[in-house]
Amino acid sequence: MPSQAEENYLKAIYHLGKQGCLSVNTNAVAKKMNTKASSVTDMLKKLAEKELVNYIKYQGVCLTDEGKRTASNIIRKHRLWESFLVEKLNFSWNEVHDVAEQLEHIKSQKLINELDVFLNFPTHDPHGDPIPDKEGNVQKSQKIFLSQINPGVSCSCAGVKDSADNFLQYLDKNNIALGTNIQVIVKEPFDESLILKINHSTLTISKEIANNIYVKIN
Amino acid sequence: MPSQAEENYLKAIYHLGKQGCLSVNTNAVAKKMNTKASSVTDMLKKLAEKELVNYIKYQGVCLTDEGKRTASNIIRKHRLWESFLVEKLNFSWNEVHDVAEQLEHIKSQKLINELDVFLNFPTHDPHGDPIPDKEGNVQKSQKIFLSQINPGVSCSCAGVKDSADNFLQYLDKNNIALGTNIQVIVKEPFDESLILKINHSTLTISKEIANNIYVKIN
DNA sequence: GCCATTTTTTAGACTTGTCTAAAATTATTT
DNA sequence: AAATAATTTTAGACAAGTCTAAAAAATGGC
Ligand SMILES: [Mn+2]
Ligand SMILES: [Mn+2]
Ligand SMILES: [Mn+2]
Ligand SMILES: [Mn+2]
Repeated sequence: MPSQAEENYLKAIYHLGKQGCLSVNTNAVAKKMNTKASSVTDMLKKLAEKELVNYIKYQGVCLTDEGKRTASNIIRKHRLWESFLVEKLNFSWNEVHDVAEQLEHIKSQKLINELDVFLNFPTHDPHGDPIPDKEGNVQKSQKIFLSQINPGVSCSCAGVKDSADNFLQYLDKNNIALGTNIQVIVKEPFDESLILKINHSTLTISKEIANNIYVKIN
Repeated sequence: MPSQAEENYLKAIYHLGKQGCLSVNTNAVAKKMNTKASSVTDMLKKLAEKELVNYIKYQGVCLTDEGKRTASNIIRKHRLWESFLVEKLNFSWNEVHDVAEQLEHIKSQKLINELDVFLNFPTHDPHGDPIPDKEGNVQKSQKIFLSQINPGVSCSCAGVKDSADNFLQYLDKNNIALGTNIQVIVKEPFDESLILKINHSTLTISKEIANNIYVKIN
């Protein structure tokens, strides 16, 4: 059974390696994990030993099927716990990450199955990210950014790209939550800033903000 | 902030040291923690360094006020999580301990406060043990064993002394749960075994069993 | 009060996960 | 195609938590 540290590394490699095999490099993992490259190398050797990753010296690393299964199971737990915190314990979406980061490592199959039942089989976490199923399958949704929406079109918030605390707080402050209806009124050609209509009030946002919000066209 | 290992030691010392100060000896801790005495000595030195215990070489150990606060907070978390698992996630009382043993170490004040609210401020866990309040105060209940009840008297199950898995399963099998009504019909003088009436059916139990069940006289 | 037994501590070793500094390898310039 | 720069790995160290084996202290019997 993988240790907490191993699980965190697997998750980091999973998130970094959306492309193909042998694509994730040591420095990228070190940056994501807030450790040094030398620590990453040590861990990669251990994970390779356990056949959770394919690792070739100097070439990069990727998850094996077993590693992928393990990683997506941790992500499943992380997102189910985030959902629990928001749905049942009055957490807001910018408060859940650190706690879920701990809860995802609790070892109990029954616990996570029953949590899933208790939450009525949610498909997405509070940030709009899909919750992998028991087999590790993740629902692939083609994500559109708010920045890609043309003036006059109405859409609703389907998630965020970067769920950094201060970004989520910005959204809260401006009454944008998961599912909130957004209409693009004007797209300024000069800086690509947008004027939106949200709940009968208008809001101007920068290109950077619009590039961090996923939407679904109504 | 104490590590997971430190928290487990503090809890063990707390449970062993119901008497007075300097009463808990190294071997007792080692036995409870399933470690060797030498490991305990090492840890006691570290905990003493952090002023969580008073420790005198060869004399024994006890918790400081700060240590007591920390320990009872972990026990509070343990018992709240056990309650959650039984109340909300369909765990039975013999399945909760190992999971709560992990969950008790999650660091988040908001989490435990909200869990308390969500469960509607429970006072006892699924085994009948009192849940310490935020300040660490534990409701002291004078515990009576079923073995102390005289024939003809009616009482209800208020908890168990040893919540070992196979003991709890024995109780489940015989339809004894927290709150179950129990009437003592006969107390056999020879071996102190009891004949009970539970839900209109009779059950004979040994002295050992009766010594593990706490009851409240109706 | 002394000897034997038990309890407790020390000494030294090991694993996991981390670090710094130096060496090796790969990538990029010119 | 070298030389330089960047990335990655190795070497050696450290803290936490554990162990075994040996030494030290306390306890109990007589
Ligand atoms: Mn984590
Ligand atoms: Mn999330
Ligand atoms: Mn524990
Ligand atoms: Mn309990």
